[in-house]
Amino acid sequence: MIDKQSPIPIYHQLEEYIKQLIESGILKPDEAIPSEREYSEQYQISRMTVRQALNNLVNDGYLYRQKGRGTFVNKQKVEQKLQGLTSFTEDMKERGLVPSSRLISFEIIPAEPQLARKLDIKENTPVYEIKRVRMADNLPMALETTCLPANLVKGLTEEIINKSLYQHIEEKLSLTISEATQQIEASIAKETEVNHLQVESGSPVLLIVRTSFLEDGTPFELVKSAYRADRYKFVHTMQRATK
Amino acid sequence: MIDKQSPIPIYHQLEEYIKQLIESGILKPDEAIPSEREYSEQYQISRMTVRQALNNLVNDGYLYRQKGRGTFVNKQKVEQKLQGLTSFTEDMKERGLVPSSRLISFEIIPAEPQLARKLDIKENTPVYEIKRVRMADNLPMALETTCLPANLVKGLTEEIINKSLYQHIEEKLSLTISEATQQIEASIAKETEVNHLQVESGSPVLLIVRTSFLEDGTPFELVKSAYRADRYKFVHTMQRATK
DNA sequence: TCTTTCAACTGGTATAGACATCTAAATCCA
DNA sequence: TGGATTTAGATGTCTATACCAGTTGAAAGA
Repeated sequence: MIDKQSPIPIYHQLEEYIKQLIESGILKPDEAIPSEREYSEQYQISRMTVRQALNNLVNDGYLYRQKGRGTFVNKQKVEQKLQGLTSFTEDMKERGLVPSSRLISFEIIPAEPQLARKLDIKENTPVYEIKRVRMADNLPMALETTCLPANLVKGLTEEIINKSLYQHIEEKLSLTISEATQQIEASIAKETEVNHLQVESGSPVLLIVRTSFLEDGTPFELVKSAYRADRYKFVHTMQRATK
Repeated sequence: MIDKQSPIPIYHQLEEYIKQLIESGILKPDEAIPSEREYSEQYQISRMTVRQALNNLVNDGYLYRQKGRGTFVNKQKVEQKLQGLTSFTEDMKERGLVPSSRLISFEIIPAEPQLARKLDIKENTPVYEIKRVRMADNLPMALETTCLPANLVKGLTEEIINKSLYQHIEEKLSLTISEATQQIEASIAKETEVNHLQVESGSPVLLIVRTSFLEDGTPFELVKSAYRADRYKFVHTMQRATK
C-alpha cells in the first residue's frame, strides 16, 4: 500500500489511497476514517506525514475534521465537474443523456457593434457564426448560436463542427479556455425558437449567454443558447470565499 | 509582529501579517517574499510553522511557490466576489439597487417529505418557513421562500428577519455557510407570483432554488426564489479546473 | 438512579533537525 | 570566450517528539 522506497512522496501515496476508498464507496459519507495516529502506526510513518495527506484531502473537499472527534468522509461532490466549464456535450453526458446536434447555418459574417464589443474586436471583423439545434436523446433541447473571431480559429469547416469543436480548439489549435462569464435569464420563446425547439408559443425558455476567455484574457467566443425550460435545469455550485 | 504568548496560533499571525502586506500593495504581484528560513530566523519560529502559514496562503491563492526559487505573490483575484455566496441584499447592492423586503408569512411548519430530504432531516421535523417579497428600488423583484431547520436556528423572530437574517446566523449563532448549490430554471409565473410580483399572467420568471451547507456538510437552508424575468439577470463567472 | 469526574481518545499547534531536489549564480577550465 | 562544474540557497519531504484543547464514555461518587 505504502512504499517508502518509491520516488512518489509517502503523503501522496496515502492521499491517493484514501481518495480511492472514498470514490469507490468503501468509505461512506460521514463515516470516520482511522485516526492520524492509527495511520501513523499502521504504516510506520510520522503523524505529520499523515497530516499532510489528510490536509490535502480536506482542502480538496474529500474529508472534514472535527476536533476531538475525528476525521470524516465528505459527501461526494457531484458538482465538482459542473464548477468547471462544460460544453453542451459534456453537460448532457453528465446528465446521462445522449447529445447530438443539427446544424442550421454556418457562415462567416462581419461582427455587429454589440458582438464586436463583447468579443473585444473591431466592428465588421469577420466572425464565424454557427447555429445549431442541440438535442438530448434525440429531443430538441436548445437553440444555440456560437460566434468566434475568424482570425483566432482559421479554417473551420462543417466537418470539424460536427465532430467536436472544442477538441479541435484544444488539440489542434492548442488554445485553452480558462474562464467564462454566463448571464442567465428567463424569457418566452421567440418564433424561431418555437419552431426549432418544437414548443408551443408562449412557452418559457432559459437563455444562457456565455463569453469564454483564453488564459491571457482575450475573449474567445460568445455562445447564446435558448433552452427548453421544461427539459433543462441549470445546476451550479458555489463555494464561499474563505475571506 | 509575532507574539508567541498570544492564544492566536503563530502560523495564523504570520498568515494575517503577510496577507495584509499583499492586500495593502506593499508586496506586489510576482514579487518574491522572504524565504522560509528567513522568516524562521527573524521571528525565532520553526520553519514548519512558517510553512503552515505559507501553505494556507498558497491554498487561498495569495501566493505561489516555485521549487528552488522561492515563494511569490499572486495576482489579486477579481472574481472572488461573484464566486462567493451572495444573499439577495448583497446581490442588489452590487447592482447599485436599494434592497428591501415585505414579509408575507413567517411560521414554523413540519417538514414535508421533499423538503425533509433536501435538508437531510426527518419528516415533520419543525422548520421555519419565511415568505418574503424582495424588492429593489421599491419595485417587486422576487418572491422568496426560505426554509431553515428550527433546531439549527432557535429563537428566530420577525425582528431578526427584518434586520438581517444572515448577520444573525454568522455573528450570533456563529455558523458559517461554506457552500451552496443552485438550480436555475425558467417558468411561467404562477398565480401567487403574478399577484406578489405584479406581473401579467403568462410572464416568464427565473426560478432559483438554493441549498446552503455548513462547513461540515450539514444542509442549512433551502431558498426558493421566483424572479421577474424582465428585471433580473443571473450573472456568474466560472474558472476552468486547473488540471 | 443520577451526576460528576476523569482517563483515553481525537485533531491542533509547534519544535528541531535531516536529507532531497531544484535553481541560479559563481567559479573553473579548456 | 564559452561551456561544464561547483555551490549556496530555495522549496519539498519526512521524522520524532511534545504539549494543548475538545469529545466521549466509563468509572466513581452522591
